[in-house]
Parts: sequence; C-alpha cells; structure tokens
Amino acid sequence: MPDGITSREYGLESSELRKAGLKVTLPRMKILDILEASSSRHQSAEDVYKALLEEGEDIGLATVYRVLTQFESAGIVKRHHFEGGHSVFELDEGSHHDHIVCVKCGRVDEFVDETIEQRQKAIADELGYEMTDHCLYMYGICRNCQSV
Amino acid sequence: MPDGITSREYGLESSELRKAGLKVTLPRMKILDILEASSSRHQSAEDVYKALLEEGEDIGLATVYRVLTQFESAGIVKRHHFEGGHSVFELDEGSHHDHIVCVKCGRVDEFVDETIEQRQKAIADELGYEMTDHCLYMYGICRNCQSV
DNA sequence: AGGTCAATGAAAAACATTCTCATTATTATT
DNA sequence: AATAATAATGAGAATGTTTTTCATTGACCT
Repeated sequence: MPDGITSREYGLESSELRKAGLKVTLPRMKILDILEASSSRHQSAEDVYKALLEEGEDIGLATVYRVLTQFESAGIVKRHHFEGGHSVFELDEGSHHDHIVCVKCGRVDEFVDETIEQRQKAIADELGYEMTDHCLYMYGICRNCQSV
Repeated sequence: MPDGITSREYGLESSELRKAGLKVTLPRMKILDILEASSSRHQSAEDVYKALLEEGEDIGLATVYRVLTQFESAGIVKRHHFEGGHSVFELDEGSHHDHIVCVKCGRVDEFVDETIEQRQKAIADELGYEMTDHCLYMYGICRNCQSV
C-alpha cells in the first residue's frame, strides 16, 4: 500500500488497478478517487489536476495526463473530444451512451437511443466499415440557460 | 479586385465573400480555391497552408487559421474535431451530413440518415435543449484496410 | 486618386499535451 | 523486514496546434 492513503481508501480501487495490470500507486488511487467523487462526470485533465491541488496532493500535471491515458487504455475511463479543443474524461461504467452539451454553461446530459445505435451499425455495414468506435455529440442551450 | 488573381478566378467566389460581409482579398480567394479544388474534402489548416506554399503563395499560417475561422462564422465551411487532436475543415454546401473515418488510412465517408436526424431532434426536445449543432462520428476500418 | 479602417505577415504567445531523465516508490523475492 | 529489479513519478523542457500582437499593407467607398 503506498504511503499517503488510508486503508479506508484502499479497497475496490486497488483491485481495479491490479486487474488492469497497473501498479497501485498514490497518484493513480487519488485520480480514481477524484473521478469517482466529483459532481461532474466529465472532467478535463486540468480539472483533475486542480482537484488534486485542492486536496493538497503534490501530483504533477504530466502524471495526470499519463494516468488518464493509461486508464483509457485499460478501459477505466473514456475520453471525449467536445467542441472547444481539450479532452474530457469520464469513468467508463461499460455502458455506451451519447452526449448533449450546453454551449452556454457546459452542462452535459447523457442518453442512449437504440434506434440510433442500430442505424449506425447498419450504415457502417453498408459503407463497408468494421466499426471500432462511434460517438454522437449534440450541442444546444439547456433549459436553464434558455430562460436567462 | 486584389492583385495576383486573374479575372477568371474572380467570379462566384468574390460574391460568396461579399455575401458573407468579408472583404475580397487574395488570401481569402486563394483559400476558397483550395477548399474547392482539393481532392480531399476534409483538410486541416496545415494542409491548406501547404497547398498554398505549393502554389507559390506567400500567405502565413496565421492568416489561414484566421480566414478559416471567419469562413466558419460565415457558414462557408464547417469545422470538425476528428479523433487525434487537430481540426479539419470542409466546404459547407448547406446539407448536413455525418462522417465515418477510417482509423487506418484516414479515409472519410459521408452519410445522412433521416431516422437518426429525427431521433436526435426528439431527444434534444425531451432533454429540454434548444439544439444548435450536432455531429455523429463513427470510426472503423474501411474495406480496403480490412484486406491488408 | 485618397483616406479610412480592416486584413495581412511574421514572430511571439498561449494552450493542451507529450516527452526526457534523474529520482523515488512498488512489487516480487529473499 | 530488507533488497533488488523495474516501473512510476515530478519537474521542466519540448511539441504541435491555434491565437494574439503589432507594424505594415491593401481593399473599397466617395
């Protein structure tokens, strides 16, 4: 068990890391913590880094990027490229879903639509592609921001 | 008419620029040329810049970015964020369509599916969003690359 | 043609992300 | 518990893309 984490924290998370073939280190535990604890499911590397700073952790931004990329390869998180340049990460609970993002406040809602999923498969087939990934992003103004 | 373009070139394009409230300048005409002439409908700023260099034009990369962004605001081009970081631009002929990108060779195919379009509108509605934009990216391996 | 103001080029800056490398920590092994 | 082998980390440099700055040039209305 790395120094700096309590045994309370050292439970499911460590086995999740081991399962992924990653050593159990403080940065990886803390980053997993933050991804699980945060109110916003979608966080940029910078967001995670700031959250670490607020908790007084001395973890570098490079490590945050490294760890998030490893988590992506391990299937622990999913990376999304929303409009505006930088990537956001969310815990990958296994169930695919799409996103609608408010262009005013950044709010994100998730949804799944079986009709769309099926049409996508059919289209990839028609066009001769072996699909590896797909994502649907909608952008708009959420109810809150409409009334302002 | 700016110096450096022939009267042959000075036709539809200039009125397209004027309509958008943009002055008719040599960089804007040339960039429009390249977007129209290129074999690949989807080009990065860097691609456009290289094409300009090949034609012997002395137009800076900053101008390319500036002009493409203005074109986007004016509705002349659409910007896409494919996986992998940098943006690509394509002429906006008015008809919305989605994209499927080969992760091996970069080939891009376009498609429209009315069922998907309708479901998207319905979902945005249900979730209380006033939709401003939407894009669907599929990634896969195209027929050519499968046989390799 | 001339004046006004926007557009440009070049270089610097900003930004997100990745890499390098010396140091440190984890894990398997005593 | 101590150790050795090896992978992970932090700090900062480096990269790649995009934006900004500012002095200069150019388009366009009269």
